[in-house]
Amino acid sequence: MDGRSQGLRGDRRVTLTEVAKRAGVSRSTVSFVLNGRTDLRLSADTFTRVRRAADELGYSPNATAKTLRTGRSGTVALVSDFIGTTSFANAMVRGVLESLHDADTLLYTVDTQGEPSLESKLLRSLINRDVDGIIYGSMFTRTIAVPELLRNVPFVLLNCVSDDPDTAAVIPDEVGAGATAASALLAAGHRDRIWFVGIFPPGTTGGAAWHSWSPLALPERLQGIDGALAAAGTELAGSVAIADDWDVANGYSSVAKLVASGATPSALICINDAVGVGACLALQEAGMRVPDDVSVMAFDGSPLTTAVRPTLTSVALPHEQLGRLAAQLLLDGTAAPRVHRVPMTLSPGHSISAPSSAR
Amino acid sequence: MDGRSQGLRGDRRVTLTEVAKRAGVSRSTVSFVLNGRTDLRLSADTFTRVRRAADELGYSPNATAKTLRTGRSGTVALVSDFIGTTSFANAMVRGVLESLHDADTLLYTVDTQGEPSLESKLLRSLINRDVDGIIYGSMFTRTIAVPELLRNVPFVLLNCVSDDPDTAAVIPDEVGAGATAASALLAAGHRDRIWFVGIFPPGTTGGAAWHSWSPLALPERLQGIDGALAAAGTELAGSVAIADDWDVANGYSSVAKLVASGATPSALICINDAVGVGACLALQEAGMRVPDDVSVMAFDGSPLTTAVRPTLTSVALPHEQLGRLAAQLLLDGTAAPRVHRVPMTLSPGHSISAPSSAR
DNA sequence: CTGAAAGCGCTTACAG
DNA sequence: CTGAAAGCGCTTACAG
Repeated sequence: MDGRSQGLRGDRRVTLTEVAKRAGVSRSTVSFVLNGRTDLRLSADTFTRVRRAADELGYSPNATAKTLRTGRSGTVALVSDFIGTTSFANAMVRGVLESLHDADTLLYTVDTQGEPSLESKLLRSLINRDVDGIIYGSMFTRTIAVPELLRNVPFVLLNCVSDDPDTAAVIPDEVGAGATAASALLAAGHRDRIWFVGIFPPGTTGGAAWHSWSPLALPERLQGIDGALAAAGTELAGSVAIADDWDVANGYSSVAKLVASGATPSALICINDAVGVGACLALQEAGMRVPDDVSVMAFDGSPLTTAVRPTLTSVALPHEQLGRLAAQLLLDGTAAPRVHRVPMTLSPGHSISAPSSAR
Repeated sequence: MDGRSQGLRGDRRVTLTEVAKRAGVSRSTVSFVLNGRTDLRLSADTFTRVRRAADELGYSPNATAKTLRTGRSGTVALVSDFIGTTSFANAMVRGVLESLHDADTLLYTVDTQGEPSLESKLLRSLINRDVDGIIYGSMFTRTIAVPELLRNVPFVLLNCVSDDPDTAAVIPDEVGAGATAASALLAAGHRDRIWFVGIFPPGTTGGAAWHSWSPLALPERLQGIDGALAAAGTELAGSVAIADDWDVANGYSSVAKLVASGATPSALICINDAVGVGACLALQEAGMRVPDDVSVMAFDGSPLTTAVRPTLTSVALPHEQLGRLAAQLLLDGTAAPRVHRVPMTLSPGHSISAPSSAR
């Protein structure tokens, strides 16, 4: 007695041998027919006999045996720090699943919590299971070092890039997003009193644990903003630092402080939606109307944008497209080994209008 | 030439046969040593020789071959309509992963979009891959019919229940949640002007597509609320219907209408956080302060609770615990075939206080 | 046009 | 105390 029966329940599984027996042909023939190999010309009669037998028995080939034989498993894995388990970012999973669906491929979801030892163990486990490829991702857009084990298998980076130029990677066009945000404000008539909310406190990239990951969103969005403003012959009036975390509470307190200091911004560009929501709440509590007195622009396009009145205008992260493209590149196998940038588009809300001075 | 090399890259994978050769023993012996079978007494010398050979070669057993032989794959699947790809609810994935981590088990994530034909295809595909079990879940807490294919494999229901009493299922204690919400308001001194926001429009369980799924949250939370109020000798002053969807915009418009109608609630219990946020916005826009004039209580404990001032008090869905428990029950194999209810706990915010009349 | 045989990399009774 | 052999369920050259 070996444990084989444990995975099953009720009826024994139908095997290729049984189909062959029922159809009165060899196992080879059944395999050829069921895999649609037309290069071998089988008689039409044999063909239909085999198909019928398979149907009648409800035969479905065992994928484990197939994998052992062919080396291909029809599975890929999404390995990341937290993508699979985090709100909102996990829209990337949706995109991945969409692409895989058409390719009849199953997905392992693996979150490593950013722990290298756990990551190694899980990568090894996946490779031992003959995954056809791995999508290696990060919740924050950042630069990562490609784990050695990953090189045993085809892979694509998702929402992160590596130093190695010969690596396929898919990330949002954060620079373009910054330009989009600034351009929208310029188009509305803003120019001289545009502030940015969300730089790291002076002298630190540290502070909160995740700061040490150096999210690319901050420098690249700023770069895009600076570029667009410079092209219009202007620049940011100032920047507000946020310590700890880009959340509602910190957005609120930072902007409350800004307003209390006597600053009179015509528009705020906030590093993300949570900070943008906090900014709106602080402005409104200080008696300033959004957008009549101050316009507010944010990034991410998360559900938080609908949680304020007026709703928040935001440049949306293309999570789903990122996932979809990464999976496509992996499946194609012919992915250009370069960084693929996915555009971020404006998600319209009601927090932007002409500056009050222009009214 | 057969396709075997395709899944690999660079070095060929080390096999058990090579370890045996290097250690100068048979493959059986290597297998026994590496699987720590102490019932067979091997000489200490053999033992260390094998271990050393395996280490030196960096041997890691091929899981596919192991699965084919033993019938156990060390994998389970989370099959649901949308859990893997939806914000917030996907905290269930986190819980599942936590439990699996300790058991050295990998997770397939599969979303069926609620399409039965896709579901069948995917279930079959998983069973063909010899998954050790399936967690079958739903994004909304509801009653489902167990798919026939699921019965080929051990399974546990997650966030849903079936008619079949002999089924292990894990769902939130929604009735208790209703009681918790009502009790918190009673404790704060509310009694006669407590309203509920979020019933279906009269005469429908339809309307929005998802209404036809009959989420258990509504009737069970109401049951808990009614019970707690009745025990205190009172009852709801009224209920407000919400059509389409339980979102911010609908919460806002429904409560705006309620207030405009001249109703003077002392507290609102909202079916979820989004509706609760909309309620707060509508109250504040009508010049009523939260919680000084009206207390607001919600359900879910989502990130939206932090997006309003004051922050929202909510009875939180225990997504992570649900996932963790479901996976544990599946792994144990000895899961009691019954419905396991996980308590929902109060997630404190600042939207509750004593009623204005009591001040 | 079709079958017999080898082999993927393991585990596990069975012999000695 | 350890090895030789069978077998999990497939695919695929190789013969005929």
